[in-house]
Amino acid sequence: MNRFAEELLRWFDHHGRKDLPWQHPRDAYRVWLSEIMLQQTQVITVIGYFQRFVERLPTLASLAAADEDTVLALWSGLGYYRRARFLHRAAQLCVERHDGELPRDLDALMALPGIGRSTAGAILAQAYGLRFPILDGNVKRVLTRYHGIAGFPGESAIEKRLWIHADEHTPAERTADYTQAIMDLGATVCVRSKPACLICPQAATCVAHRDGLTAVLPTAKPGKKIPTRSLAMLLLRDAQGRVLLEKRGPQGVWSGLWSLPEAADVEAAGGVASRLARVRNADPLPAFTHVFSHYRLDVSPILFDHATPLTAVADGESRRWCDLTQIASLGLPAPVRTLLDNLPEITP
DNA sequence: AAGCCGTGGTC
DNA sequence: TGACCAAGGCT
Repeated sequence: MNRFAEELLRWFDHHGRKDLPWQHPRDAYRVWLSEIMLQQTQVITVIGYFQRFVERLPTLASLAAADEDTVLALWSGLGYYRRARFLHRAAQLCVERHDGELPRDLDALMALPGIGRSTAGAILAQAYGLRFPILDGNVKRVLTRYHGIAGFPGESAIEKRLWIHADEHTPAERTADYTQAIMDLGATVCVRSKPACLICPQAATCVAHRDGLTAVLPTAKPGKKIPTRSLAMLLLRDAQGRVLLEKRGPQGVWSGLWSLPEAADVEAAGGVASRLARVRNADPLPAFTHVFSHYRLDVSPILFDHATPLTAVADGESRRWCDLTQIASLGLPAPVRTLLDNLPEITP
């Protein structure tokens, strides 16, 4: 076994994370689910979502049989909701094509929606013990430092070099432990700012440590400023306290989630509202800003209390009047859920 | 290649 | 407080 892997596994035996919920029990479905949830998301955030998800949908078969609203409700608040829709579709594809199991084959895994090369490698290594490398954010950080590789790791030429190193270091023995170990090293020792080189098992042979480059590697993503958009969110509430929700389409942000009707701005809100219900008064609620990865959204919520539902508007498919109990079982964007959780009482 | 796609924490 | 960041993949 290569020296890098040996040192890493020795360190892992004493300091690695061995009590993560997807490690006990460690089956392919749970490994897969955890890997999807962990894309661009930290362990501490994922744990609660993972536990609720597997309690409700403990097997691949149960996920495949679930309806989309159930899956999105379990994902609600985690973000990147396309992951959940891909996960759901992939489970159904496994039932159709692979006898209800995740395939043990790299190409077959990567053919499933939401599974790229790194996630496929993680599943093969962790669930099946096969020798496949991974290259996630942790591994990129560790390897750019260890080998002293400058340049943004998202750039294809850099990424290609990193894959070669990732493959070279991955041992044929204890591949599952090694895969967990290199992620643990990145997450707990070789962290972005102020890495703990003093306790790092690779410090003796790490180029960045030797040359004092840990502060500048990995090379930061070239910065871009993001645009700002704005809209009004309409809270139509009837006498029973039910709120009108709309299911968003399959494209764009918050795809497939239930959200509030929208208008381009506050001035246009009254006209939109009157087409959805009979409304009496419009009360502006405190505006807020929600920040996405690629734009900033200024939201002006407007409460239309004592709204009267119009027939033929709420069809149950894409528009529903929902009480608080129903809302809890649907997937909502985080800021919309917060808004609904903090609505003022109905005024008589 | 570069933009799209969430959210909460950190400094 | 705003910019940056954290177990990516798809188009």
